[in-house]
Amino acid sequence: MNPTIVDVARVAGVSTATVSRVINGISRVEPVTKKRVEAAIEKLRYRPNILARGLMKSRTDSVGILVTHIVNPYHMSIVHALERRLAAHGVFCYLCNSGDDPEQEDRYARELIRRAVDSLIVIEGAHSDSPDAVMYSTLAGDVPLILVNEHVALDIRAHIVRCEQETGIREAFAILAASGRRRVVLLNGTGHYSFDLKRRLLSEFVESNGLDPADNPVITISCPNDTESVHEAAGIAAALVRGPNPPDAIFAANDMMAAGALQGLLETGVSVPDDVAVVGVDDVIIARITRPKLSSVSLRTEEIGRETAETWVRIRDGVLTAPARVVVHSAFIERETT
Amino acid sequence: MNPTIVDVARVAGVSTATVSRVINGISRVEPVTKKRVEAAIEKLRYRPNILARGLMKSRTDSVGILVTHIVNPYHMSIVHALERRLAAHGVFCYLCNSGDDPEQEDRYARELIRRAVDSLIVIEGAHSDSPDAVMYSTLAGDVPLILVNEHVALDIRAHIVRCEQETGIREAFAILAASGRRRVVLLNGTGHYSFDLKRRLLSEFVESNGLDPADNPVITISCPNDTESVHEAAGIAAALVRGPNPPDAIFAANDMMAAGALQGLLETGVSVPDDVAVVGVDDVIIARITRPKLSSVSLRTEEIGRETAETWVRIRDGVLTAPARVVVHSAFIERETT
DNA sequence: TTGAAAGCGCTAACAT
DNA sequence: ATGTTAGCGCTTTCAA
Repeated sequence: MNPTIVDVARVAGVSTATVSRVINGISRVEPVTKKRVEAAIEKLRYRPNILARGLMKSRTDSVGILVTHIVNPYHMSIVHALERRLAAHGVFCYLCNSGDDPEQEDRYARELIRRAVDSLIVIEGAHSDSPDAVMYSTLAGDVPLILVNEHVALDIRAHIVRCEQETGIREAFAILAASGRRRVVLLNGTGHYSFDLKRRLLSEFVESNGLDPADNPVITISCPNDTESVHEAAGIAAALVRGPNPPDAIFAANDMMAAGALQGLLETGVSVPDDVAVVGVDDVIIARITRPKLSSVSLRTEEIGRETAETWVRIRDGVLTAPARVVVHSAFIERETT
Repeated sequence: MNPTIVDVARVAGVSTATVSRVINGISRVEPVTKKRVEAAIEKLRYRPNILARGLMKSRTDSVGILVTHIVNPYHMSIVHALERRLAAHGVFCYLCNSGDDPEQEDRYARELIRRAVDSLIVIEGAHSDSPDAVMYSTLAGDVPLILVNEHVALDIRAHIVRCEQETGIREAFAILAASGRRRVVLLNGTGHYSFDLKRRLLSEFVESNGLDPADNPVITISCPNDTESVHEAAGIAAALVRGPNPPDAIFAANDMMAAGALQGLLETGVSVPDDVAVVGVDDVIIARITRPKLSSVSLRTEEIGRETAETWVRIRDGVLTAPARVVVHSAFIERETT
């Protein structure tokens, strides 16, 4: 059995209250007794029981981070950047993976709160597209809640840190337009705000450049975040380029599909970017591993992580009068496929 | 304030003990009262306080998973496979990231234990190479400890699940030998067991094929797990192939370096695998994104995850009489670079 | 400055 | 079948 505060008190010849005071550095305690207590702690290798402490203080110096996809390099980059900073504040980070299942996310969120995390950070949650986001609303009632890269109604009580994608995507389209591309295929996913956005920005590109919508179709891939999408994108790209109306650019909604498309194109012998340009989104490590290297829209994981950590600090310090609304700007990173 | 068990008892007109019985499904309770209690729970939206419960039972139905590199796709694949299975058992998985810092790992491990995780799983921990692994020994005294992919002395009390790399690497070398490669450069890292192993197996390959050690050098890269290693490997590969004694194969200690080497080779115009073969280790998504696709040694994340989960079940069920020693076998996955 | 004692919310004997 | 009660290990008044 682990030693308890009672053991320490006995060994030090003081009361448990005094031991508690020493541990928490609260209120004065005679240097001599303090030494004795510290010696006893050392001797018994005593560690306070967090559960008991949490029960009393209902504070545990920990945050829960809820993520939808633990193998998604984009998400994990954000977590990485965030966690490093939080750890520097002595915070304990619990990471949980919902696997993009809203129900699981719900369960994990409540569970984390029940385990008395002091705040909850949700990264691109599975609920992010529900218009009312009622779940997040109720959550925000129980605990400070930071939503990262969500697109919920702004009247929600939660704090929001997000990277807008418009800027970077528009930059990408501008580059495509400047290099004379007039037949851009969008390899897209479905069911999330960001996919709708890409579709919209493609339309905008088509209209403002006076292009034919029929030359600029959207192709939807079933599981755009699965590794299988690499294959699927490759097949689609190859088919397109051999088809009757070959594109001169492929805009993929993420780097994985872009990498797949690139593979498919090169295998059919077309030249990238001379014949066909390729653009991805996310700017993860994948973009630097293909050949030629992928031009991609950076969604600024480092900044997102930093801003989220800073928001957490502001919440902790109580200097926030209203829910935070932080927006980080995306940017197009041009490499070798445009 | 959240409702407590007392509130529920009051509303249902029963004692707290009865409420507790209903919640835990332990011992009989009259269906009628049970209904009343459930109604009260529903009405108050009551959730038991995990801290208080954990304090009593010193069990929390949770496991801590400690990982060294949250952005490492290989590690995260293991976690993914593991967590899915654990979650199916109703276990709550806390994931923590040590960032490959032994001190941080130590702190996190103790912290998790103090938060009463029921068991601790360490994936390729930062202490994995210390010969005595004294930290793991003391940890194992406090909590069931499963070490994944560690290479510590086998008399330790912890349970061990690991993937041996010899099989797959030897297969890879055999393929290289069969295709007549006689000048293999090893792109290696340093400071971990697995790097030593690769060096040793290269020597074995050189000797058993009667090759010249000078033609089969080892080049050590400083941060083999960093994304920067892609660039570094590319530069080295390009330099090698332009040098006085160009290799006919590059064996990289992981896929990231292999991808980099591949880039470097192709940029200098050599043909892969005709002029130079490339082999990676880990078989992560990267291996399927390069062109040509990377031949790589699979370290069986799926099996590792499954075996680890099963070991956990055995520990929980108390059917383990001695520390578990599970070994999963690696395999060479031949793709297009050999 | 220190100690005694009352909880925090829950479970588990022990009674009834 | 249900209630009473004594803790789990800690913090925090309130006294001394």
